[in-house]
Amino acid sequence: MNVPRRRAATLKDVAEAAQVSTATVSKFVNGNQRFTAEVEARLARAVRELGYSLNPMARGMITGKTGNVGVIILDIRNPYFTSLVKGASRVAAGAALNLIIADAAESTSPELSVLQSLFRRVDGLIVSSRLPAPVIETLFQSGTPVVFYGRPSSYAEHHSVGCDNYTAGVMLGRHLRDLGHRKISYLGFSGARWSVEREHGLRHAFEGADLSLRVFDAGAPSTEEGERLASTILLSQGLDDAIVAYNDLLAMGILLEAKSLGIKVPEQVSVAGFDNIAYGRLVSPALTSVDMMGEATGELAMRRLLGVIKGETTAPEDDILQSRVVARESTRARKPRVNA
Amino acid sequence: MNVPRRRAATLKDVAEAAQVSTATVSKFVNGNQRFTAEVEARLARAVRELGYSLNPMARGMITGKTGNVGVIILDIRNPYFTSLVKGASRVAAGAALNLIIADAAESTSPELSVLQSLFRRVDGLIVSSRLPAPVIETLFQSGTPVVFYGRPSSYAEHHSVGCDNYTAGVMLGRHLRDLGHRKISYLGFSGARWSVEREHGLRHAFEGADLSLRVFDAGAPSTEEGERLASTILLSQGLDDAIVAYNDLLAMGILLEAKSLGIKVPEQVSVAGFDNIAYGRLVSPALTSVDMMGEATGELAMRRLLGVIKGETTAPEDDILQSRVVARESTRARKPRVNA
DNA sequence: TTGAAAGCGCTAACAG
DNA sequence: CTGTTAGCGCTTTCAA
Repeated sequence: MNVPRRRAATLKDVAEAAQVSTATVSKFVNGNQRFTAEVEARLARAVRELGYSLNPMARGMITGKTGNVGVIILDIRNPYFTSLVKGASRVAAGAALNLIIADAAESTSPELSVLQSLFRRVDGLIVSSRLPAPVIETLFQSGTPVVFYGRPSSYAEHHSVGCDNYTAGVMLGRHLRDLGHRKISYLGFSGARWSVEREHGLRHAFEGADLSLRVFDAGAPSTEEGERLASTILLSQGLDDAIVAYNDLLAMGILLEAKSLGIKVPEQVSVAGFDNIAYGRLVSPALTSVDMMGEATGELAMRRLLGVIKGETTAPEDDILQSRVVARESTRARKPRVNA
Repeated sequence: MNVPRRRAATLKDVAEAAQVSTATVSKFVNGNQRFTAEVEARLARAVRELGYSLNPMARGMITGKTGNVGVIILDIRNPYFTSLVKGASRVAAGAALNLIIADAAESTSPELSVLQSLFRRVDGLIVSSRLPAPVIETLFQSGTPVVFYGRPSSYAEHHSVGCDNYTAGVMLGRHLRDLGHRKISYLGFSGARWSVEREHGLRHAFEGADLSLRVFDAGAPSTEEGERLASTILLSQGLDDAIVAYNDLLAMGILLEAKSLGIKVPEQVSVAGFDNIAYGRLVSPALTSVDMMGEATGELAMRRLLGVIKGETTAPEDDILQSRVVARESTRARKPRVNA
């Protein structure tokens, strides 16, 4: 069983062993000041022998800094979020800050103890604008610097970064309309505010055209759930021209189930999603998607956060990243239908 | 710009507002003791009005507990690790602990400041047995409870959980041998100790058969890198019977590049990987892989960690999870070659 | 039922 | 160069 849990050495232990004051040790281990060679030697030896390392909590209490920044994501298994983390991570590393991550697991429970876990253990936080309001309120109270990802955010006092979901919906809608699609199903995820925005955008793109839109709701934005619901969508009321899913994971589930049902994509029905996750390129047919710029979002959000932490007093930005349709094999023009 | 960074309310502020001592407030907010209705009302009011919340660092300094556990992963974009996190997360939640994650980004730099970020901010840590020795030594010094994932680990004093890489290699080797393959390339990743173990297992499975094995080394265990190296492997010295990659990400890169080169998998060459990530089922052809039980590993590792944290004094286990070959479309029997 | 006081391990003036 | 002295915000005996 783990080595006899001996109490870790403290500054005081080191001070005693090296026969100096704790202040001296503190300055030494932090590299804030040089001492006589003789003292430094004693210090170094004591530190080594005791296996001493600073207690960051005690340190943080005084300095008010932790050297960490945090990001709260909604599902670590969703490549959109992992890309976001990568982007944020790169920028944080550049500023010599460590990034720690907490996964809210798509839970929207108001307590959101996940916030608690990072709370005060980081110098700043990047969080989703999808987090429940009371949670965000708590966050504000604490005075922790915060930047939101995901547009739009309704917290005007703070930075937010992300693609506009409505616009993204419009873009994908146009793409499908141009392909001659009119009968469409949207597999949304009502657990995410973003979903309805994408849906509205989709609708908007078809104004003036005789769109027939059926809307379904997924219980989770995952491949498995897409697979589960696909048959309902595919087999009811005749085949759509296209099925749009709230995200690529759902869309890929649909692809999978279509295959097992013997329905050809894109020949019989087009399928598209949002996020443009890397795997979309690997599936077959390759998935058409709207790039929601996960990585760039993470990068910029972190850059903004660093600014806030440094106390820069620029006005809060509402950065809107440009999304774009990435057309691949899963969407194809419909032959005009023979009408009666 | 973020609300004028007002200093967050402290226990003392609440105590003054409610006209009680800090000790009383402490007991109240922790729910450790009841007070007269009148006092509780004042307390509740003060807390609400000041938007007070406990400072977990100050608290942790005294109690020595943080209510958090941590896991260090090597690449948040690799689904093997995210599955591991999911498993660990579920168990942690069951024990009312929050899980925080740090991504080492496949860096093996000895300083590994990522450890620093979680250090003392968690009650226990799940880390890869692939972490550099000096880093692990530091960890031990601190007395933090720790459990390793990934077999085999050479730290007998601590729990470890994972599939045996050598055995997994043997299993995949047997599968390929049974399919009549003899000429094989292994795309390894020398950055991971696990890679060479898998390779050895692979070799072992062909003992007695006239195996011809070429070994390549990837700079990173990613799809892009697999794609990059695929042409070298596919186009040199005639086609192999099979290409085995260190992990599924690399294997998927090979699949992609093979397609663009017009080489048919599995008709002309089989491709297989390790980890059995969920996306392997979605690509085309579906990828044959060895399931390395990421999620189960995370679950069990966390269960072990909770035991250590609770101070259970059972002997350290070296849990070996059973891996298994998941044969899909990307591997197929070779017609016996016409020999001269 | 409530409060006083002594720290947890560290840093930050300020002296010497 | 080195040490003294106050705390940071909280919990925890121990008294009252």
